[in-house]
Amino acid sequence: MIFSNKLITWYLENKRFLPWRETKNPYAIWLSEIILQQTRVAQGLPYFEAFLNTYPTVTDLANAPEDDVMRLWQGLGYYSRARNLHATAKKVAYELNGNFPTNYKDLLTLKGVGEYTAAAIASIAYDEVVPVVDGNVFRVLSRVYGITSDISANSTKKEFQELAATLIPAEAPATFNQAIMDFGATQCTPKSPDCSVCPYINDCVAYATNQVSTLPIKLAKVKVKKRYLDFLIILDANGNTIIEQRTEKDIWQQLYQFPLIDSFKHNAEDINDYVKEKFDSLYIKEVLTLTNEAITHQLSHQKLHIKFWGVRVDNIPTDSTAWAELNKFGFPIVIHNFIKSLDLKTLIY
DNA sequence: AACCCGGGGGG
DNA sequence: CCCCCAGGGTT
Repeated sequence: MIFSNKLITWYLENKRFLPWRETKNPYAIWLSEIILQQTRVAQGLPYFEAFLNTYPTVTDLANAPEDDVMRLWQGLGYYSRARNLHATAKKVAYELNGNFPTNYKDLLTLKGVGEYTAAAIASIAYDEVVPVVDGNVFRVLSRVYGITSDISANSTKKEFQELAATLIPAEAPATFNQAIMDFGATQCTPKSPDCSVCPYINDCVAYATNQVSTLPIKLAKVKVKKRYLDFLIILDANGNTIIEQRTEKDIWQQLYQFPLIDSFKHNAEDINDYVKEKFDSLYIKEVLTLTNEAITHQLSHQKLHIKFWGVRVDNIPTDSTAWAELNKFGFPIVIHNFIKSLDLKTLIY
């Protein structure tokens, strides 16, 4: 199977008619590519028309007040795109004599132009043979070739760039790049593509192996929060301490712990004051740092930074627990390990 | 490598 | 309500 032949045949019959395809003007092509970053064609189209009508040349855009540019961008989101757009227009107009860089490498130096956009402009405006890799390309190639790499991993982009580089025909890079994106946008859609009319129905690995709905693989990026836990090991001279049960709807529910200062940002700079406030019945003799470096403990959704503090007291509530009895309670493993590691003699004297 | 940046539409 | 959109910049 010659991938590009089928693709371009499909494209010639099914391509969308888009205004930036009617020109080789690098200004118009650059403008369209910036507008279309993470933006659907239907949403970007009116903005493209408005910008080109208001600023027919890159010099017009460069000469515009920034407020005007931002107002014209209003509603499109990702406003750094508009600021970079204006900055790049000024650079092209004032430093490059109004001429855009004419190759991939030099286009990359422009603000707001990354690997995808540089490849798009270089191929579409200047026929450089460099493949684009955008969300559509990830989807199309992962399905046709059955690639199961996680596309949310940065390293995966290189894998797709290398594959696409073997597929892009030297005589038609502009057509190929636009074709594969159109194909992804209208035929090989994210959900429920109509594979019955797909030219790759007899070639597609995902179709043959029933993976169309699961490719490309984009691992759910679990949001891992940082959390800072400071446990207070309160001890009297007889080796009695205080523990409490975790009852909140939270990690470690029903397990036991030492009294806790819990925060999502690092504090614990003044354990003394906190302890006096919370346990004012206790006479504090001394607060000791038991962990110089915080102990990190990785959970699925949280990264815990844990410190243990020793608090030596004279009197302790009668519901305290003897240190030797702690093994009768269930603790989170990170606390259990710390209890095991602690030499009590260093605290009681 | 992780995080932030946005408004919008499809399913 | 979740996912994704012709990604890039910053830390």
